Amino acid sequence: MELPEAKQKFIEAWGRLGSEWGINRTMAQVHALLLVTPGELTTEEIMESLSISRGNANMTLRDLMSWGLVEKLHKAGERKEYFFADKNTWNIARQVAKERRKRELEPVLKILDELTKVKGSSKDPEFATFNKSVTDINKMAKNVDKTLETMLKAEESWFWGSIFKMFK
Amino acid sequence: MELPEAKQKFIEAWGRLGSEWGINRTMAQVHALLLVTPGELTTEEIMESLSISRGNANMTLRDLMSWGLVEKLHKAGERKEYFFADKNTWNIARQVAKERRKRELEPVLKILDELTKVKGSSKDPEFATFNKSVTDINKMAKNVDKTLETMLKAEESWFWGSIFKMFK
DNA sequence: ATAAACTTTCAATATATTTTGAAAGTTTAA
DNA sequence: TTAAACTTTCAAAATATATTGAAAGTTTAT
Repeated sequence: MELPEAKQKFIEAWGRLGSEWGINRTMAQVHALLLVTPGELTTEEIMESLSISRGNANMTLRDLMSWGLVEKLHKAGERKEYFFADKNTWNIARQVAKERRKRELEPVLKILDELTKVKGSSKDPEFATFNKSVTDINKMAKNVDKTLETMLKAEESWFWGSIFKMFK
Repeated sequence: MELPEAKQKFIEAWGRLGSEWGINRTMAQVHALLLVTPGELTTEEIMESLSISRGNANMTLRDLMSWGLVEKLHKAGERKEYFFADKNTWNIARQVAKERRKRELEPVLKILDELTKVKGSSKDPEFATFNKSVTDINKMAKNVDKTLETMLKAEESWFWGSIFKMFK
């Protein structure tokens, strides 16, 4: 397989994975494009390369920046903005984990905490079933949350090293 | 907060979380409803309870069964099918991990493996950047895959115990 | 065989999400 | 200032996804 075709496949694969994980396809594709590009790209070049409109490119780049996955750069004496992706895979994983935790896990934890406080008689099967499910899910969600928190602070080699030691 | 309102909130929260994680809202809501229901429910009762159509209820229940989250039951002398959810949270997490691994992670791993085989000169920055990103992501994806595999076989208390021991 | 009781299918419809592109806004150099 | 070079916005259009509901299919008891 030649490089241009391989890049194309990578962009497609990353786009598909993204859309299965709540990040939209274009956003994941722009990210993928920047990941396989040595230097920086302008909005114009991204539009061209992925055949997307100016508005779409602009919004997508802003989203990627708000996720902390892409940064922009001003070159002295130039007016254009140049975009590049952080290419450190561990940083990417941490950044995604951080954002999803904040945007998705935390609001649910807040609701679950409230719901575990609902009172009722343990004789009532309706209440007992509700309470058990909510309490159990809340515990698991808190475990996930703590694990993510640790991951966010961790160094990659230490993290995987510990995981694999643990799993022998 | 009273029980019916709490149930409603739980169904909404689970629905929202589901739709952020690639499971559609209705599917997550039917699952949530079954999680807080002591016994089993018929299609009719689910339609009624969530105000959804017969077709939607039927398809959603089939999906939930294909994910291994819901089972059906025939009562002797009755023609209706009764549905219930496995209420063991650890089983739910494992089942979801198993399905997503199969449906999403594995196809991507297959492509990444191919892409790491693409040859080129390390003098060429285009190739070098492509190769590094693909290789790094492939390694991380494989680490995630191995971790999931271990999780699938593990007992809950052992799993979290080990995780928290590891994180001191 | 028949029909009642149920489940499944799927084309049409509704809803939600993404994308476009032209106009408005901003910045910079002269 | 002005105007060129760029970025941002957002209503309208396109696309993708989910839902409906009626018709077709299936199963079971008689």
